[in-house]
Formats: sequence, structure tokens, C-alpha cells
Amino acid sequence: MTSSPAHTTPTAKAKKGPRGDLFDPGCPTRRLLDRIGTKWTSMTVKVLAEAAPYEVRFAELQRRVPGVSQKMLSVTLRSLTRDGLVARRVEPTVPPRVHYRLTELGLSLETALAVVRAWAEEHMLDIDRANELHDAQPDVT
Amino acid sequence: MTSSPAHTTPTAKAKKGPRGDLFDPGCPTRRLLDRIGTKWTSMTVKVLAEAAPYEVRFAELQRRVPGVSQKMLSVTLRSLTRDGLVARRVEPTVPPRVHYRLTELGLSLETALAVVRAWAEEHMLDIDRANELHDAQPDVT
DNA sequence: CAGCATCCCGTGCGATACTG
DNA sequence: CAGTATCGCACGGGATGCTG
Repeated sequence: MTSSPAHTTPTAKAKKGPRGDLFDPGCPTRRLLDRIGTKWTSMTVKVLAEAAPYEVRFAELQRRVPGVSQKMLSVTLRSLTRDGLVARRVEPTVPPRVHYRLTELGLSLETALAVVRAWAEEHMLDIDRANELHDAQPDVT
Repeated sequence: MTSSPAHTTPTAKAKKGPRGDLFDPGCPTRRLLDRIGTKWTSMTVKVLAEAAPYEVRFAELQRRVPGVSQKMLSVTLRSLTRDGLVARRVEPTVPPRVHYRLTELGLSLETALAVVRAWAEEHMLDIDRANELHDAQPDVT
């Protein structure tokens, strides 16, 4: 996914590498897609949405997001929390218990994500067929 | 839904590198996000949607998708074409003129993308504020 | 339990150069 | 005009190990 050019060299002027770091940090759509496009975000949001309005603990989340590693779940949740899409609550017991739930903002995002999911479930087979047709390359004279 | 069936417990097949190269080829949502999440796809689809039902030529497309390189536009269009979302028409003149337009499938995707765009334009500022609040992290004792 | 820290490979994509 | 080919780096993210 698109890297985050947002924070590149805070002090100086956008010092760029070969990468086009400053392409369009302003486009909201691209920025949103960069978030929901990361591998585990949509699934995590979905699971949290299904559990709403209840909270879900870390381990339980990992169980419900098939295949996610502790690291990636952690990274994903931290990102979602930072974005205000997820609320994190720590029970100061020992060992600690951490609970997560979608915020209002997160729930509204889920609504949009649901549309994407619906499209995917309805049309991905069409895309698969298109791919097969395309790959069965008849000679393009 | 966004589920991943029996993750990696490949009896013997799919011997891949350390990377879960073909992790979950089954989840439609992830597969769709992998497509619309690529950097230039959403913008390209948007431009083609705005032009619909008319076709747009390669050079004109590049002009309307700010910042895209020839290579990436080419790659993006090839991918969209392979997926059956875009139709490609070549005028066999010399030099050749190539026209692109969204297919019916592409137009239906645009509908879903429009929802994503709407959410982004409506809520990305909230996310920005959440980030600022979060980054102003008072010490978390 | 719920996490960071490390290592490391594969890939997205930008820059640049060449062609029918 | 509309691509294709090559190179290179930064980043996503998987595997593994350590800690309060």
C-alpha cells in the first residue's frame, strides 16, 4: 500500500528519496484506502462490528481473525486506535486484560466497508471469469 | 464473508517462502481491497467513471490522473482490463490511438467506490483530529 | 495475557530508457 | 502515441523471541 509520506522529515522540507513521497497527501480517498487496504484491517473491523456494542479481548480477536499473527493484530489495532476508529480499554489486573470495541466513527466506517464487502461477494466471481477469459489469450492479431 | 478457511496447514502443497505468498486466495473482500487499494486504481476508475459513457485515451487519462507515470497508468489499466472492469479499444492507425472506458462491471464498482469516497471526504478530518489527540499523548503511566 | 523488538524477504512503485 | 524493460529502494508483513 502507499507508504505514509505524511511524516517524512518533520523539520526540513519534504526530502524525498527515489520514492514519490509527496504525491498527494491530501486526497482523502487515497488515505482511507491506505488504511482499509492493509491486510488485516477490514477483517478486524468486521469482527469488532459483529461483536458491537460489546468489547472483544485481544486473544479473542486473534481467534476470530483467522490467520492473523500477534504482531499484525497488535499493529492493526494500534493503527485503528490512533485513528479513533477503535477504543481500547485496559483492565489493570495482572495479567492485564485489554478490550477493544469500535467507536462511533469505526461503526460508520463499517457501514462503508459493508458496501465494499457486498460488492466483492457479488462480483468477484465475475472478475475471476474475466481473468480466465483474458488469460486464455486468443491470438491478438 | 471475510473469512479465511483453514489457514496454512498445507498438507504438502503450496510450499512458499517465509512470506505467506498466497495466504488467503479465497476471501473476496481482501481480494477486492488488494485491487482498489493499489495506488492509482481508485483515481483511474473515478476519472473513467466521470467520462462515462465516453472513452478516454491513454494520454488524456494520464493528464486527468494527477501524478501518475506512464508505467503505473499502463500497469493499472492492464490490471483493470484483465479484471473486466475496463474495456480497451485500439484504433489501428499509426501512431495507434487506444481508448478506455469502464465496463458495466466497472461502473458497478464505481458505485461502491463512491461510497468509500463519500465516507473519506466526510470523516478523514475526524481521523486527523484523532491522530493529533493521540500523538499529543500525555504520559501513559 | 498482551504486547514490543528483530530479522528478513517479497513486492509496490518511482525513475529512467528504449520501441513499434 | 502508447506502451514495455530494467533498476533500485522502502515498506508491508511473516517468523521468531523476549517481557511486565
